Amino acid sequence: MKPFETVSLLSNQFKKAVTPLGGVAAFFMLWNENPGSTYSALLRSSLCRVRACEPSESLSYRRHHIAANDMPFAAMFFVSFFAPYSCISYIISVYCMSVYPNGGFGRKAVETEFQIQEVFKLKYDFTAIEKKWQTKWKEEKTFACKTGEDKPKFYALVEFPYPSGNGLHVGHARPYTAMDVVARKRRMDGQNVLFPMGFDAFGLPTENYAIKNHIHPAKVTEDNIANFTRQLEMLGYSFDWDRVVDTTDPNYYKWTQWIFLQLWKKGLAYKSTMPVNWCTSCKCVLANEEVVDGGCERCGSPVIRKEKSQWMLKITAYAQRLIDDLDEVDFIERVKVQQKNWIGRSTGAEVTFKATTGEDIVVFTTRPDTLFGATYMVLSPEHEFIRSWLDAGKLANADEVIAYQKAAASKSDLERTELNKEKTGVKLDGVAGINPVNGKQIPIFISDYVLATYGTGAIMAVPAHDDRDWEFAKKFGCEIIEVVSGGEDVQQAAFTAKDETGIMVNSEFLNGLTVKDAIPAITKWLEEKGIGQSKVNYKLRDWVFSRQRYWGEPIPMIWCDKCGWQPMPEEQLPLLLPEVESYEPTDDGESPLSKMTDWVNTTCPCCGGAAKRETDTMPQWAGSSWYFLRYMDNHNNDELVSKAAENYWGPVDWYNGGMEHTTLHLLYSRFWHKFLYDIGVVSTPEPYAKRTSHGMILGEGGIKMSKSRGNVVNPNDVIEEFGADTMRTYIMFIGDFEKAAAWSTNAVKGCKRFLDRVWNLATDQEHVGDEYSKANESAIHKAIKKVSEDIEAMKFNTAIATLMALVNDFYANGASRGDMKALLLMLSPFAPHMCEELWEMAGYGGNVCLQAWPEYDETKTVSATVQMAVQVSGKVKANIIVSADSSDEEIVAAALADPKVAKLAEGMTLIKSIVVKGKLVSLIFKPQA
RNA sequence: GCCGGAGUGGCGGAAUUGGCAGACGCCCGGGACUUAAAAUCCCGUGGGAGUGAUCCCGUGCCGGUUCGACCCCGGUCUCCGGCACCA
Repeated sequence: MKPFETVSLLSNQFKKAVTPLGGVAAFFMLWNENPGSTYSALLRSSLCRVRACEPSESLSYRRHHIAANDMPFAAMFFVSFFAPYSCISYIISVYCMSVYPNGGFGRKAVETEFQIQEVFKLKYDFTAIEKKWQTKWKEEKTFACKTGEDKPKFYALVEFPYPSGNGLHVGHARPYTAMDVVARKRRMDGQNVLFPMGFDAFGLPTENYAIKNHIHPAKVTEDNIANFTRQLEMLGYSFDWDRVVDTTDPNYYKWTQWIFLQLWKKGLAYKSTMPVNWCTSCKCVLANEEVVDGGCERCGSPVIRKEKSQWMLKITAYAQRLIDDLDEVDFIERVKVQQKNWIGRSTGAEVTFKATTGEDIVVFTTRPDTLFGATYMVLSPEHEFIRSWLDAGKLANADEVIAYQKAAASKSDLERTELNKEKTGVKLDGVAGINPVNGKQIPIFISDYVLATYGTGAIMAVPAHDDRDWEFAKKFGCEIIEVVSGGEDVQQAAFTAKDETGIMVNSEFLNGLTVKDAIPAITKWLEEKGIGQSKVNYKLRDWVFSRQRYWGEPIPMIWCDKCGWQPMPEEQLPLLLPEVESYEPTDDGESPLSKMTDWVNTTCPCCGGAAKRETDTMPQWAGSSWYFLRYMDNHNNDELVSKAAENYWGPVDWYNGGMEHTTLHLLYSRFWHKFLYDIGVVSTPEPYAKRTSHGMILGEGGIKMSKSRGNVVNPNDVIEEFGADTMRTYIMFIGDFEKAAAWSTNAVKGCKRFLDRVWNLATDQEHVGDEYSKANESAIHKAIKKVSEDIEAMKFNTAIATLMALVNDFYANGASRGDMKALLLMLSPFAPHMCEELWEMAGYGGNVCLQAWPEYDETKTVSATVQMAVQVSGKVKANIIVSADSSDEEIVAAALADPKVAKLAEGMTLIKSIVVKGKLVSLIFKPQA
């Protein structure tokens, strides 16, 4: 067989041969490099390497050349097979060069050498590169930070995930990547950055999964955390992994329980029997914040009201401070607004109406000015006086009243909201109210449009000036008296304007005043007469803190028949969750813990007698209300956080998280923090100096991602196909960070293409000169300015666009070593693995993530010459190029000299010219007389 | 109903003390290289008219201010998010 035939044969077999042979070769190479690796990891990596070497990947335009010269390559793989422990590429090149000094079959040696280099050239093998750097960062603890270092501190925080069995979602990747970019940039700015991660692991899904599969929730949690950790590591986040917290760790929840005991000691935790939100499916109490559209936030099942004895936290005591201190922090406006609306402060007055049976009925109103127009009263069906009137037999229509009460109680919140179009109610026969301003007797109704839980549970009704009262009055035939003039006929619609347009009428001493003036006047009058005073009310309710579930922090309280509720002694904390046989919630609404008689029965810490433990557990929001403090000092066994660590790191400088937590976690944690501030545990009144929020990631085409639609994007899949750097770059480039964005696989490919172009630019071309090249200098300075500002402003999409444009410039102009250095520094927060690899290959020294962030020179961001638009009568007609420091006169002269402008100026007189430096010049002509 | 946000090419989106609308990317079309495909590279790409230089139209809609408006003002429509009988 002639040599050429051999080659042909090999050529035909090339494609089939390359994979197994290459696989074997790569396997041994990797084995040699990583002696400790497992067999499967090596196998996997070698396949990736083969894929990266596969000629069709990006070198196909030379493939026929390769095919004609594939003898060296066949040889390469054979050699690698027989010489697995040596440096393969070295042997191959020496072997090929010596056997085929002229490049095989008549080709020039130089061409062959080039081809060999092409094939051997380091491909952008993201799988290997990412693994390499992740391992390195981990082993070298590159991102571990020290408390107290003499650098400006920067505490960047993202919301720790609930480690569900579904694993990490692209919805996590967006905020995490964003803050990772910021954290990496700030590190390069020379700051001491704390960027931690942890797990909010108590919660219902884990418990439900445990029930279904008969696995202990702790085991489920452990597995899920391991999975989440692996997934997070794959994304290359610069977390300080030594500071991980897990809310289900007894060393952690010991302090959650400790905080509860402090709240109890200060009277901010109390047990109360009250109607609570009860999820019919979870068989569990919900906080108001957890009820969405009358259903359970988690499962969507209907929520009904149920009387239960619950632990409550007095968040209402902090309502005013939670509003006021929003002025002290840098939260995005919509977060502030939503919190304020949720707390719902309203000012008005409490007024006492006498009942004909002698009781004082106190009502709350924001419109005391309309008191003369109050023609009836409404009590909520749950109002305490109704019970006493019924008991005393004061009500002639008792049956009707009782029936109404029952109907109201059995309605779910959903039904109550649905029915809000049509007002219902019952007039109380036998009792009336007396309007304190004029002594008039007015009827009293009960109606469920008055809520038991807001204000005093009773209102005075002014149908002429309130839409709801008007609607009710029309239906029940109550009198409508106008007391504020200026609107339309109040018999046709209520006039509710509260501004200067209304003048008081039919109101004796208030007549003639504006509403604005009447409010203080009547309030003063009420106070003098002792029948009312000004009053502030909040929509915010106290926080229902008990859950009848297993997988939560046990509430460390003990009930003694003799001594009442007693706190568990602090030195006995943590109160561990006991092992139980069944985690199933019970139908009677008691916690699964209540079945654990060994655990429940204890002794009273006060009198030593027999006592029982509280069997409810805390809600999921407990552990997350203070976790950011624990990161500062997570191994401390004696304190929640040491004074030194808290003083150094607190408060969190920048906290990014979802809008869905605005009235839940964010509000709760502000409340707890303020409490901890009051008792001297922390040194700042607010936990977070800055709060930003990201938009949701939607599925392809802008529809919501969901398992049922099958359009959920798994970050792992994206990483396997395109690499973590592409994933990171894409999720930052996807659109405006604050807005929702739809996933697009094509756009992911675009980002991969961008990174490929950077890689090829760095590895294909020769870069000479450590300075910025003349051609790119101004673009680089501009880019540094833009990228620096954009990262701080969370405009990641335009930061990446700037870098893409810079790479385009580098391709067009060529790039010096200095140019490339700047590019890698700026790109490194987004694509850290690739940048580390290229940084190392170029021999710049050290880790790119530990370099100083590049600086820009403002004067160099402007080019020497600028193009300016010339407008004639407001329309762009021409473009001129002038030097950047030209005077206005020179610019106008240059504009007039432009042939197109000159033509338009013929027979005209210039009457005005406006020069905007560096942008445009506007000329206004008028025809010559 | 109340509060907040947004309306810009085929798509995601750029551009603001009022200064060349559509950066950057995707899609699409054409070309180079391939037996071919993929990949890569180059060119084009808001709409319309014209062989062409060029001209006209264009930032939800109507009007105003201005040399000049996506941007400011008045009015109006639509969409998204949150809250919702809170007295």
